[in-house]
Amino acid sequence: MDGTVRVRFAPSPTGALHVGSARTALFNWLFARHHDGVFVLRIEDTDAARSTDASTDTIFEGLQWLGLDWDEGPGCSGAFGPYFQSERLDLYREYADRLLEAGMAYRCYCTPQELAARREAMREAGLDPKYDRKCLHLTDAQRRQLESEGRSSVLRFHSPDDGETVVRDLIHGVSRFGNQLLDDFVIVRSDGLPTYNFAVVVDDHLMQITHVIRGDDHISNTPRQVQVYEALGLRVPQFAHLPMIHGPDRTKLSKRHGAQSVMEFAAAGYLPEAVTNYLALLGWAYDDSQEIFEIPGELIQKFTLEKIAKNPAIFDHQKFEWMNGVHIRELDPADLAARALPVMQQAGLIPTEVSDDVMKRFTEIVAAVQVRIKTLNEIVDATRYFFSESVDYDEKAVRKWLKREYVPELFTRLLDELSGLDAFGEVPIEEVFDRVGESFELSKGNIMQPVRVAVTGNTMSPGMYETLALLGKAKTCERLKGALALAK
RNA sequence: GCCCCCAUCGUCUAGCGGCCUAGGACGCCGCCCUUUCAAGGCGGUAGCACGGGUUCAAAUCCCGUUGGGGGUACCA
Repeated sequence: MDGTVRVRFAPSPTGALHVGSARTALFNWLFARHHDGVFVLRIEDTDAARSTDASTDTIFEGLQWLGLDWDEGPGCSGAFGPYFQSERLDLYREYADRLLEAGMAYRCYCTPQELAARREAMREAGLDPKYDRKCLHLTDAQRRQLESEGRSSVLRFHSPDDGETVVRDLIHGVSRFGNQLLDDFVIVRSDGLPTYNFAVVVDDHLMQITHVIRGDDHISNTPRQVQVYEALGLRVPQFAHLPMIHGPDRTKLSKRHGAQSVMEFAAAGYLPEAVTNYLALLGWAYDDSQEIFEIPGELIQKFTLEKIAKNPAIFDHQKFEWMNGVHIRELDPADLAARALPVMQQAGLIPTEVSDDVMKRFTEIVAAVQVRIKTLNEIVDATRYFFSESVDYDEKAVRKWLKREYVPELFTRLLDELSGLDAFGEVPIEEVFDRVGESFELSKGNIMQPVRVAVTGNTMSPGMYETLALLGKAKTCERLKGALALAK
């Protein structure tokens, strides 16, 4: 690679950062970091009607949450700003004028309604519904006439009549597009704002972007952009079009496929490293065995464009959830506890003000359930009984395990032994259970399960001794007593 | 309609002419471990869309068919 790699992520702020765009951002970021290049963030807000500040903010938030930091863009200095297209209008005007003067662009006075009607007529006549160049050869007098009628105009690119436009893509190879198929597209709207296909060329050139990495839904836009580069005499960057991410119905992933925005994943208890790891694997693979990557270092080191697939991928929630579980298990318990704390506080199980002691105890509890949760949010139900005053008894569990004739006697005996313990640790507790088990001639399961239901309300929990030790003597005895009543 | 892209288990993928009796992962199903639930271990299930070529040899190369997707805007 000669020179510094410069890539950009250029979202339009018309909604939250969804997984498709997040994946595009991730691949650009990985490519930049892998090559010690520059990752630029540019906001493509030329569609004034659909762009919102709120969207811009959630895009920033999403990128930050994922850890995709940008070297140039909003909020940080850069030599090629501004990084909002809406603030670069003079630049587009300048390049548009160049094209106009060179005769490679022309004013068009057709109204959207007229265009739609003519397109429809062409379609009915079995023709390609492209612009008919009605305004291409207007004289100055005609233009003045049209303008005096109060007609506004757009600027159209005068695309080549014949020949072909060749697009070279790092992932797809060479594609050829017949020029007669491409029509004279609008580059500047009647309100003076540039359209995507024009602004993107001007900006990528001005920002010295070396590699354009984006979704392959942009593939058919690429020949138009290449034509603009050529008309302006600019160097064409390298293109790499990524395969789409599809929903289960195999169409482009969108809002109607459900909760897919990055921040929704955050709210659902997914880890940013799991999201990036999973997204990295959608359309990219390192080799046939490694799927879990240390984020971000290992991924940066191993990421290359050559390993990107051509075919679209369907987002598989089950695998994603599994992967989140893997990353949760790899976390240091203290780290996990810190990340899960807000969730617990929101559930009202841990107060807003937390002392070191509470945090220490929470960390111990988290360590006990870490291996059995797949999302941060599951910690709430998995640890609820440690924090709440009363136990939420599962009816089925009570019926199966507490309504046994030996239970009252068993609990009474256990209560007696456990309350006599000085140190309420796992080892002494186990000794108690061993002793009691022997004298009652019951299997471990037949002792443990009733106790488990008594103290947790359910049949699932970490190891019994560990659970009781964590719960403490007072609460254990209190709940055993309470369950005694239920056992009758 | 037209243009473009794509095509390996249900899903994500490895494979870039012989190493393929097609490998891994998720899911699913068994078994093991076990005080429950997980985690873990072991095993199983399931795939090269189809038809022609090229070649001594094709999942891999070429052509076609079919299927899917994307685009076809004064959206990006």
